[in-house]
Amino acid sequence: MLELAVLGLLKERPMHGYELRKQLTQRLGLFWTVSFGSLYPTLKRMERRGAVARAEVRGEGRMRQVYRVTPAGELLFLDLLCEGLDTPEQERFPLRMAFLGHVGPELRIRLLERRKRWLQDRLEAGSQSLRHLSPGADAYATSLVRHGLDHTERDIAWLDDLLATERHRLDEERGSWPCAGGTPPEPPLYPSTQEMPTP
Amino acid sequence: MLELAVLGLLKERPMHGYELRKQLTQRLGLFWTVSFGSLYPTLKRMERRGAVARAEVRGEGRMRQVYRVTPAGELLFLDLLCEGLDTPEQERFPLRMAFLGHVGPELRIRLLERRKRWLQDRLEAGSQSLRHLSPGADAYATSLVRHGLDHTERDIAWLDDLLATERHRLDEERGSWPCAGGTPPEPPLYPSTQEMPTP
DNA sequence: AATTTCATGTAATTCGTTACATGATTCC
DNA sequence: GGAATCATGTAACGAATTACATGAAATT
Repeated sequence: MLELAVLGLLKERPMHGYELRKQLTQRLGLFWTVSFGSLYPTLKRMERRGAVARAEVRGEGRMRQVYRVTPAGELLFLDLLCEGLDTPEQERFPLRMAFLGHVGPELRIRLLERRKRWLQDRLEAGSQSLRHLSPGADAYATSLVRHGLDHTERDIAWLDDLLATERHRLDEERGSWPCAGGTPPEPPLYPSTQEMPTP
Repeated sequence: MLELAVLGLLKERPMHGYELRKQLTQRLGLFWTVSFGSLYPTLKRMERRGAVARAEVRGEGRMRQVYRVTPAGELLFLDLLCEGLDTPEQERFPLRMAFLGHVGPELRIRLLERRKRWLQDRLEAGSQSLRHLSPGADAYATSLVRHGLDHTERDIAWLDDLLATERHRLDEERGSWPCAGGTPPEPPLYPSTQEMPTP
């Protein structure tokens, strides 16, 4: 979880712990916030493992420990991004999504499709339990499940949008680059298909 | 978390561990599932603490450990339900919601309002980071945040619905019963205001 | 001068998971 | 007779949190 986030951010540019957290909050604050108590130990651990490299840098103010991704870290990033796809944990998806720009269109599509399938299963299971639950009984529990299903449907619709755009782009440019290997040939802009309701 | 769930379910009727999990999955499966590896130890711990009482019962098939809530457990339930309201953790709310029928209208309203305020803050923070993020950069991250905000807005609308109904009912019946003490005078049915999209 | 923000870290604890182990009962 | 489900548990581990501790630099 945290490791994936760290690698994803550091891939964009080297950063120190404190900034890392700020960036993370910016992108994933709605879904997740890290505490320093887990961030700093994680950075050290990853340095020991050789996934990131540290450099002591004198910034504007005081000393900072600036980290960057190593080649081994690049591989780890892909591993973590693809890991647990068969049991795609709910909370982990936003993380994958936030760094989807770091991989090629084919992998992106695979990841999005997996997620969609998982949501559909969820929808099925939810409807099931709703039928079993509905007989009069618990109005709050029922409302909760209904609301959850509503969200799930929206998630699926959102993914469909993303997938459509993705596939459309895949047809145009034929510079495919698979799961492993070098850096992306400038990850192209993603035209946001989501409307902003009331800004 | 788990303790609240266990107490909430056992308040309705005594159950054994296995059934407890089934019920839990039914109501909260969309948001959370427990493993036996945590459920059984939790039951034992709660028994030691006196929050639940165990009885060995010969069911249809084999022997079962059937648990029920003690008076101390009733108090604990309320504590846990109200706990951490000032830092209302995202994942915990569905749990509160699922057992909202076990408390009186006043407390219900307070819980729902807290949640709403939290979501509004979240909305604010999200819009903020969206503004800061939007300049061209990361299309996936941006789309993710937008989508998250969309969900948050729906959550708020849902809560408004619930609150409206709740307040309306509070006006009619004046048999109020506060946070502590006895059992509710038959928790009244909640008219589900949520439309079922495609059943 | 005081407060806030920046910046880094450690230790104890919480809360859960996975994997393992066992065995009865029911269904086919 | 074999598989699936029911039913209960333990042990090892994981991933994060909270609380604690420190101190420099910027802001007011």
